[in-house]
Amino acid sequence: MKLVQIYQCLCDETRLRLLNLLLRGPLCVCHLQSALDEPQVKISKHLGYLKARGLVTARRSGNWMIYALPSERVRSPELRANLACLQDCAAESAVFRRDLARLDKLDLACAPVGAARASKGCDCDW
Amino acid sequence: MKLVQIYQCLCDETRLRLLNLLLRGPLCVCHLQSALDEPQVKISKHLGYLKARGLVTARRSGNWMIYALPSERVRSPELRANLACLQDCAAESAVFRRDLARLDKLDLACAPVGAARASKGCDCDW
DNA sequence: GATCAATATTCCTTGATGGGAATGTAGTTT
DNA sequence: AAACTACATTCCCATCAAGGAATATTGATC
Repeated sequence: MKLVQIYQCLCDETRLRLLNLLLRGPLCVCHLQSALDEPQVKISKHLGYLKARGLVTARRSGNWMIYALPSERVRSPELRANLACLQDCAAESAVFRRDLARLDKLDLACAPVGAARASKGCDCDW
Repeated sequence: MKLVQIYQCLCDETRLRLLNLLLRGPLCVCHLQSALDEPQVKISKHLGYLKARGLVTARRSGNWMIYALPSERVRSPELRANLACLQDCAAESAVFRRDLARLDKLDLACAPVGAARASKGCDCDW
């Protein structure tokens, strides 16, 4: 993956926010959607954009799609460097911190039947 | 300057190549143009884009315009981090290394009367 | 002041991108 | 199998960005 393509993935705020959350670990769409508080179409399209360019991977888990950054061994040096850079920068900006805070509060809220997460919820690992 | 705006500046290959050269120090347009081997209008427009967003500064020196990165003390942490990251990444890519090589070979070629650089040439500091 | 060199700007066309409304799809539950 | 949930895709629109040809601007030189 060329360096420009990495930057093209990073040049939209919604995508930055998504990646910032995914730096914590794999997440399903509904969690991303809740944490960002943005319409479903918007989230889904940007995830599609990132996936098409190899910046995220996706796997299905029941009704849920779990998105994740490519595993560390697979990341190119450029991607590795830029993700680290993003993580540092995002840590100092209110928007990104707020997203993380909202993600932390989500907890069971997104699981289908609430308390059922452990048994039937998606297995993203926040 | 917001993080996204930095990435928006970095998401075009021509701009990446320009910034890669400017990481060496201030340069006039004709040197950038020769090193990149791209049409004048293309170089000028991208420099304008970067300047409008504060990623480069410009000053006139006779007929020449000298472009430079903002001085180090002025750079935000985000910009600092991303420029460092860019420099690292660019060092490993053929295109960027080739640009630097061409820049090194330029020498006096771009000065108006050739050998006149010291007296009447522009004062960019390659 | 006419000319020239270096650079910027305008005008135009083309393609990519972002956003939303509506609809489609796949897996799950009952 | 019908209904529901989570998510993706299509269609449409508006905006923006990139590239080039031509032209304008600014400062230097003659």
